[in-house]
Amino acid sequence: MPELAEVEFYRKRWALPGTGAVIRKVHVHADRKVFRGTDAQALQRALTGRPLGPSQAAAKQMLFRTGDSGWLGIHLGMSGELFTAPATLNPGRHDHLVLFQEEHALVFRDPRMFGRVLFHDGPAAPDWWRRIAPPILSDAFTVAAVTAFLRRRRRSPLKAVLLQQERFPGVGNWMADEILWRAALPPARPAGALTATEVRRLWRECRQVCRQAMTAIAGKGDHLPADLNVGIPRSWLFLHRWRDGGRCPRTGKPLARATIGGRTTCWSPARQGRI
DNA sequence: GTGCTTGTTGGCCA
DNA sequence: GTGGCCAACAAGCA
Repeated sequence: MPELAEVEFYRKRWALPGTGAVIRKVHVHADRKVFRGTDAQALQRALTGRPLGPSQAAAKQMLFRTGDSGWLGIHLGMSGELFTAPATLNPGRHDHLVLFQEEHALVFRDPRMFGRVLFHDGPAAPDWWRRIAPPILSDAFTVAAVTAFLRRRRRSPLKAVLLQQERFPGVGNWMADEILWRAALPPARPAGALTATEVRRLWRECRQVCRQAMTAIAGKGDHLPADLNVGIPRSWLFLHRWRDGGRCPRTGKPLARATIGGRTTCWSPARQGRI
């Protein structure tokens, strides 16, 4: 599920109540797939007794500092979520990592286990974190960079290109559809077929969707919305795209659904056209 | 039972 | 080496 703004939402769910408080006990399901490539027992030893430090979200990843040298990385995959529970929590089957503090239990739950937990001990942030592409909302995300990337992937459908994390970090299935719908571009069109005007429109809507999603879903500053999606306006494709029979919020015409770029894709033929 | 699923990766092929 | 496609991963839900 979680894309850019949702990842930030979940980060805040841990960070707002948990930052600064000591982790007294760490529960891990060490043999679970979410710990692939990570020594879960070493992670458990390293976190116990350390305070949860500052954290950040980037693309679909999160990084929590623990103590002076610990870096806890979390990717939520398809079905992962973070939440807090009372410190008396008894971890369930899918609660692969739980950090118990005095007041709360910080829970990472992931039924499908496509998510991932990483741990790095050292003075500097881990390599995988530093390799994440610069944010869409940064100055590095330029029209020229998007143009060059679309050209490189010129035979791929736009939908598939927007899902490439190396250029569109944090964009997932629904954000890609939202961006293309706003830019009035059909998801199946080959990336190399866009005019300069269309590329600029795509670039602009990438930034708009990211900016608005961050506010609507993750909230501003220390504000955390009560739940995902409560702040999303009806004017977005997002709230109409999931079920068959949905209608385009701009044209009122029926939405179409098909597999494009290997993923379920929803678009408005009346607004975006066919190819 | 069937057929989906908001993500990523590795293998295959051109 | 690069780009493009697809199956696999696992569990829950309709």
